[in-house]
Amino acid sequence: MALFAMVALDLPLKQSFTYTIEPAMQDKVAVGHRVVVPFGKREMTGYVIDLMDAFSSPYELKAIKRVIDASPLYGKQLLDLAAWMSRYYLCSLGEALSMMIPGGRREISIPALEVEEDLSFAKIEQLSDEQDAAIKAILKRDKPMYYLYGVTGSGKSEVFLRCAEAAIAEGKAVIYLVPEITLTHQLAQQVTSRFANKVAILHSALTPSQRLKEWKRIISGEVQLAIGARSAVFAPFENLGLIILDEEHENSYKSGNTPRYHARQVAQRRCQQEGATLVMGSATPSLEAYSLMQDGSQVGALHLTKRVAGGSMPKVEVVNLAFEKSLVSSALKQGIKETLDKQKQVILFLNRRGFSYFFHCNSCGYELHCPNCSVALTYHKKSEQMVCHYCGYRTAPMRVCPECRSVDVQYSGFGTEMVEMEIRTLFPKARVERLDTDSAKEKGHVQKTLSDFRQGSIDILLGTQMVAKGLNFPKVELVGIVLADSGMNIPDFRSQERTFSLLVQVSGRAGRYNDQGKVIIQTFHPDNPAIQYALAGNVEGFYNEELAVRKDTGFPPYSRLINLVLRGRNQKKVQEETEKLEALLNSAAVHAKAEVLTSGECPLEMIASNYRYHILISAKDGSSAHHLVATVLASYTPVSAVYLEVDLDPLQLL
DNA sequence: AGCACGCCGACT
DNA sequence: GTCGGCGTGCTC
Repeated sequence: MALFAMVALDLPLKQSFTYTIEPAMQDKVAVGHRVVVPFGKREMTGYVIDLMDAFSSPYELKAIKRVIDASPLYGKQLLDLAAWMSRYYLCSLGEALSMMIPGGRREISIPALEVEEDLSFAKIEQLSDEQDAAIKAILKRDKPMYYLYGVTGSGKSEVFLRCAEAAIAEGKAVIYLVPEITLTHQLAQQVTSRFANKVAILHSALTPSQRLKEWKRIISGEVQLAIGARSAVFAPFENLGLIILDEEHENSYKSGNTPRYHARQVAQRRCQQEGATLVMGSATPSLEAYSLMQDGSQVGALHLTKRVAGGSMPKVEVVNLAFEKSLVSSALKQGIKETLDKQKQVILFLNRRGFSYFFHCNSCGYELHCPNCSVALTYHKKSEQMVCHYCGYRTAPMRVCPECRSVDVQYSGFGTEMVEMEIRTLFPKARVERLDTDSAKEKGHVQKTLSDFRQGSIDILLGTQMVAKGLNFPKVELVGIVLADSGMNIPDFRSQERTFSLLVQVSGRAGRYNDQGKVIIQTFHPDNPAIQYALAGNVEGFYNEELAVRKDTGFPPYSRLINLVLRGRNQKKVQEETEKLEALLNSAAVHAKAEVLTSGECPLEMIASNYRYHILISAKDGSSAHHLVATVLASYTPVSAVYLEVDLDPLQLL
């Protein structure tokens, strides 16, 4: 029967607020409830984080208006987790709490692809030796984390599901995390059929109220397994035994808005806090995960090397575009023709348009890279300079290619529209359809295009990465990667890793149903390590080389980055505020092991008429970078109309 | 993040 | 003379 409640609000404020509880309400308010409170001139939803019998304040307290939930929405575990998130991601407690619950805040969810997969997911009676060994190792639980590291089709899902069954049999709960697009009907059905009605499916297509209903089913103990994308990591189980994180390398596990949490980090923390096991899996781990596996003290690496259902890997061919006149090389042209003649289908990947302001030579494919960071330089119109956004290196732009002396240079990526036109001209009789983020905005278009393609009324599908993930089309024999380099041009130290991952994932897809599968990779850089290692199928080789590069350039996993983004309508104010914050960081950094790498305009200097500046902080070890930023931000609030966003372990600096 | 209060420019 | 710009500060 407490008289006062401490309430956290979904605002970027460091404090929480205390309210009185009217006598009639006192038996209805508990920690973990949502409440409606008066706040200034408005009403807000708040989260009760503490109850007190006595509270003295210099001002008059207001009373809680009403209580939303009949029973607490947050248990002890989630409240602890939110407190950790607030400390770790440097956001307010209220922001962390509202991020956890479905519909707590508007989350921009991608319209779900409800594509039927042809994967015959029938329960496999006979496990391979590798699968068997992996399951045994995980169930032993002598490590806090395990990593199932194996090619597409090596039977990872079966291992995941068996471990889930084992955990549930012990009376523990399981969270199964998948990337946004992978949560297809098929996987949901598969899981449902296996675990009957013990499953909550947190599908992005659900409305907030439907999600909340599933959430409450979890709280009530009705279900033992929750499957869903990123935010399902907050599923409110109190007896968690296992978290599965499939396709660990996927960037969609990182939230795009404050708090910019990474589901892998949160899962790690939750497992540690609640004594649960974390099992991750991918054919192409993130470099962070790979280096943890090599270290071996935290993560048990479990290799799955063989394809369970057989099926050979496709033939991979690399075409050097430097010797070609068009973006559709003669090898690709020939390949498409042969495939169409056989009444089979073609997928062409037009890697996302990429970043628009990088230097590119159209003759030899030369690109300007930072000598310190080996990251692509970006062109800045205002200062007429090429800039590295990691270390601040600057150099003059050039009109002539330094490599081949050609004057055919430009400061933008290839027009992907060009490819579509050319394909239509070359194959006038083929039915060509394009699928990308632009066309996906029309409702139902994605689904219709994919089902048309599946039914065979489309011959050539042009698509971005959204087609690469999780989809299998039996009649596809040729997969063409039109320009493998376009991912490498992005001014980002992770671009090699992404390119490699895409190439391996795509190759894994192509040969799944027949032995005729073929992949054509077009590139200006046939010697590029990502391409060479992918071609050779040498995953370890790539990782070891890339790790050496990261060590050399001082990037993660050999350092920790924190990006502070300031934005606002008034450019002068944003700039001044950036300089002020940088000065604070620099003076605090004198005694710290962390440092400000660079500061200035963001690569994308304006979004939605907001000017954007950033400060990039780095340190060899994670805690000193975090400590520096946490210390400075504890006593710093930007002037109003300037907004600060903390991006811990940024995936890209745009 | 909102929302109000407050102090300087062009308008019925 | 007022209407309204956004700069500054507060919200239990």
